[in-house]
Amino acid sequence: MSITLATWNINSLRVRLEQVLAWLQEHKPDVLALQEIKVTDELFPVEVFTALGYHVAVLGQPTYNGVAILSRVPLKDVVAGIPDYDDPQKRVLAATVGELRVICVYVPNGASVDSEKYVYKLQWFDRLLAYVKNTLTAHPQTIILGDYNIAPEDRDVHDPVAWQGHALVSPKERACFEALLALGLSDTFRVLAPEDNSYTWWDYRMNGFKRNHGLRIDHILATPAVMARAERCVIDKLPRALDRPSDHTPVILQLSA
DNA sequence: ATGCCGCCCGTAGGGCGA
Repeated sequence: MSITLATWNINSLRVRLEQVLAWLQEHKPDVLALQEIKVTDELFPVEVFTALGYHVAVLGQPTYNGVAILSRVPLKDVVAGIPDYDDPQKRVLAATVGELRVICVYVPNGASVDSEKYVYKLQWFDRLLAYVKNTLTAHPQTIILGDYNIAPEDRDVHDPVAWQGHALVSPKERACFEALLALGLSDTFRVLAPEDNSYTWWDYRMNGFKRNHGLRIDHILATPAVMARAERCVIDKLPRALDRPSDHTPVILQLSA
């Protein structure tokens, strides 16, 4: 018996609903964290997930952002957003699943390094860091999964030279990611599947997927207590090859029970 | 590269993503 958790930026739940349902039925994860659902709480189709045996926590928003957590067991102590941070952008959702504290994150994109959005990204990440630090003191078994919009190293980038100077790979963003790891978290893919040039996102434009022009920006981070149970972390590239795909593809972590 | 593609809202085309 094992526990499987996954993360997937689906870039619109309404457009990708059938793909998500099919993926759930095939992989039967215990937990699926979704980002960029781009739907309000009211329009989130809770019932179709309930019918598949999933409990749902949603933090929705019209048009942009929005996150959700699906779980086979009831979600407890749900916390929407980062406490004491009045951010109109809905990017963080936490819940307890069995013994695991799960935080679903959709880190801001950052646009370009000279933009206001980049400033927001760095400030936002400081808030996330403080929140995670607090969470870890109370929950030794914590998993933080989602779209971090940061490629941690050059080996996570198809063309590091072309990306130099852009958001998602800048030294300041990479320092943010390192600061998370410095809290004691592990990048589960790097530890369990350390092959280079493995990506979770490919640009829609210029045949990015066919040419494997990708970035590894979706991550599952885990505390030492979780790592002791971690058996496997894989990127499932298949959904990216479907018709009308998300530009991201799922990352899956398997734990021993 | 002010480009490419796709989604949202809303019904044209700009905002946004990465």
